[in-house]
Amino acid sequence: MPNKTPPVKTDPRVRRTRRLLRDALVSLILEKDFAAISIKEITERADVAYITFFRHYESLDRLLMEVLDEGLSGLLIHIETLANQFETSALETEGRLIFEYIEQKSDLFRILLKSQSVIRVRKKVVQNIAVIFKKSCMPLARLDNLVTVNIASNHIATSLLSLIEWWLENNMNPSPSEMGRVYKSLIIDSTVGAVSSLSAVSR
Amino acid sequence: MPNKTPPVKTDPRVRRTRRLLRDALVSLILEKDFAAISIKEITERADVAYITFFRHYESLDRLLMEVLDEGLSGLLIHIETLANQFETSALETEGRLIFEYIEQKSDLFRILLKSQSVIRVRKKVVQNIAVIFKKSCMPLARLDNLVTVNIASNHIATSLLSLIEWWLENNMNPSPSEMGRVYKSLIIDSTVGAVSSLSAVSR
DNA sequence: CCTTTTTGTTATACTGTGTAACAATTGTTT
DNA sequence: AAACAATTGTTACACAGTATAACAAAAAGG
Repeated sequence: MPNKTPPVKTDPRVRRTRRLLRDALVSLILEKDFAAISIKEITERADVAYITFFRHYESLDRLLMEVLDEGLSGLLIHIETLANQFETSALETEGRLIFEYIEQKSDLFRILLKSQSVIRVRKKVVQNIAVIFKKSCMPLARLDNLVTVNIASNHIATSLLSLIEWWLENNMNPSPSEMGRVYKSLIIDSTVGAVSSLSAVSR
Repeated sequence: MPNKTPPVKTDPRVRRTRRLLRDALVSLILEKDFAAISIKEITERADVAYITFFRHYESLDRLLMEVLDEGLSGLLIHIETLANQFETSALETEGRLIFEYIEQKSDLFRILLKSQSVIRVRKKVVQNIAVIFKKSCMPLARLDNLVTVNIASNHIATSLLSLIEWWLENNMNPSPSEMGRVYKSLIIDSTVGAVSSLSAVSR
């Protein structure tokens, strides 16, 4: 049986080059608009030959994806444990943890915001989050309200992302614990209530 | 008193050229990805000299903005009348009207979706919608929950846009009247409930 | 009909993407 | 350590798209 991340060690030169390119992109995004960043600029900052970029990534988007995947995996773990909680108290705690996590890695999330010139990235993030919540919504689902579940999970995912964006744009101003409360009330409780009321009508 | 637009009649050639360019962009967006559209392509389809584009728009984004502003003004009117409703029955009717309006002009809204490679456009749309709702939320506002009002109006605006996007991606599948119900329950009622519960805590 | 404005034509500079050939360097194996 | 393999650097080039300039042609308005 072949392993998933197999015994084939990647060349240290390759790891080094890719890391240099990722770091260069990150530092550039923190300085200027993503749309204004060129491949040439990245390779120059990374101290790497121009052509080397194309030997590792087929486009600038791919590099951005790699950077974001790396950084978002931590957040998704938080969201996942949160989605599996049903106790009220635990929900508030987990909501707070999300915003504390973002606070710690705020640079990374500013990148996520800025790089959203590329909408595909946003859509991918939304889908990842929506899938997580859909799983934990499924128990409530009956045949006749599958659409409702789809709408609800999409609604939660997009709302959470929008709330995070709003928070970052407001310099992370209400504290994480307050944002945790807002999250629970405005997004989770609201959606759960709406879903049951919508189901009640179609019953 | 000088009027806003009227007495200075714009040259018919200018009106014609701008209309040709707008139409060309629309027809191209319906065919392919916005990011893959060049100015040269637009001018060729519009049967207009390449340089003429720059005599009217400083960038491709500006042209896109003009196209969307024109098309979205109708939707914003619907949303505005909706935001000023407080009767439950009227709210459902107005919610339905939104989605019926979108159904009628679905081509235009597919453009809005596709052209969101440019996130600035989306942000502008969100802000416009948020301002509308903020006005009608203000009566409920006290000093201590101004933040809550900001969050709430932003939440309503982004949620509505996300719901519209979801609906278009699902081929406008639940009927407009059902979407109107969903809108009322999932977005309006939920948010109102959440705001009052959040205010109650901080009281 | 004459003047003004807009548009078309042609040429040019510039930036960024993407590829190719070959040399130089670094990693791996025996 | 030597031989081999893989990666990276250098240089050159083709190509597409943006943006501007100068001048001729056409259309609008008094």
